[in-house]
Amino acid sequence: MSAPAQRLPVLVLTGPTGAGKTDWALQLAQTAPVEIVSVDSALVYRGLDIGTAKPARALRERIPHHLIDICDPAESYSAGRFVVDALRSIHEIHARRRAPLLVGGTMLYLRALLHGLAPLPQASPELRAELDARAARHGWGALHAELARLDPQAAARIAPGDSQRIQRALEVCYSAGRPISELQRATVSPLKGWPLRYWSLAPHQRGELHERLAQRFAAMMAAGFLEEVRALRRRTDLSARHPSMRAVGYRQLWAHLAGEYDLTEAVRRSVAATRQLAKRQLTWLRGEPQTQWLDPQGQLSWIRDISRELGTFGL
RNA sequence: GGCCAGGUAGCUCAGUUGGUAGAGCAGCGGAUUGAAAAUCCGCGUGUCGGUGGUUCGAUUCCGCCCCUGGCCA
Repeated sequence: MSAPAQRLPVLVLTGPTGAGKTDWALQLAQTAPVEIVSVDSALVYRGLDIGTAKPARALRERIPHHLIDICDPAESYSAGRFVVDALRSIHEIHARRRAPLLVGGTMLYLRALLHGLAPLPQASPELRAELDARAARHGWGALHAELARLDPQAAARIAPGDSQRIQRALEVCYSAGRPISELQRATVSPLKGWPLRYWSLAPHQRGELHERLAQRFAAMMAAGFLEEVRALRRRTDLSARHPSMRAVGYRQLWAHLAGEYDLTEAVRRSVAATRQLAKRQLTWLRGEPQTQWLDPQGQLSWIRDISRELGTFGL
């Protein structure tokens, strides 16, 4: 396979939930030769529409979107699948002589794509079930101690209470026969050498974002979010343990419908969970030296700059 | 108007037999390699309603006042 004469650019627009990424991306897509690639662990699920603020179907028919509605909520999507899917979308878009615009706030996915993912074994439902059973009997502390024997480096990095990472590290040890800390050293970026433009959009004041998040959740409720969750609960193959049903808002409304607390409480918890998500996204972004911060007022000049730059690539 | 119960962190509350106070939630900071909108780690942010008294010392005891809820008029 011969390398292309000129590598086409990859554009990234990220930021905390509710910052306005989708709106900016759509504005750009009206005028520039770009296609949107969603970087979002919840938008991948079919049937999760209102609570994920998923762009409307009619809009997606006008402006190409990728990696939305590609997974059934009873399945588990993953960072590994995302990297494969996103790379395929990027190549297809480049083949159409257009620029992929990666839009979304799932920072692990973005990092996996930009910095690479080690060649680790996939998740094994059987192993995880076995580890869950052992944790229920002996506690995660015992499994953390076992990890300390098999992979001292990983155990030193993982907190004894971090059940999810203890489980994953042990899973990798068992199925690869080698410690996860060793395998992770072989990480390479699949986009190494590609022209990349990486922007982050966030309001200057945290309070401003919090206000928008509360308003947005109220709008979701008015738009029938509870009905959407009620419909998902009717499915016998879905439970509160499915990753799709642990998404912000879905988890809390599910618990409310299961009788755990009243609707007012569910809304309060949902909005708080959204704020906490936004905070974690900002924490992640603060550690990204390559990203360029966007002023919430600067949409027009951003669009102008990108259009001009795409022109230099002949797009 | 009388009686009773309250007034302590942003919220819900605990507590101090008198030595200026601590939980949960919220919030803030951080970690993050196939569940990531997940999972985890760290941090208490306070005129203890006001005012006067007793006391070496009052958020705690006493008086008065204010506010909230309940009962009785």
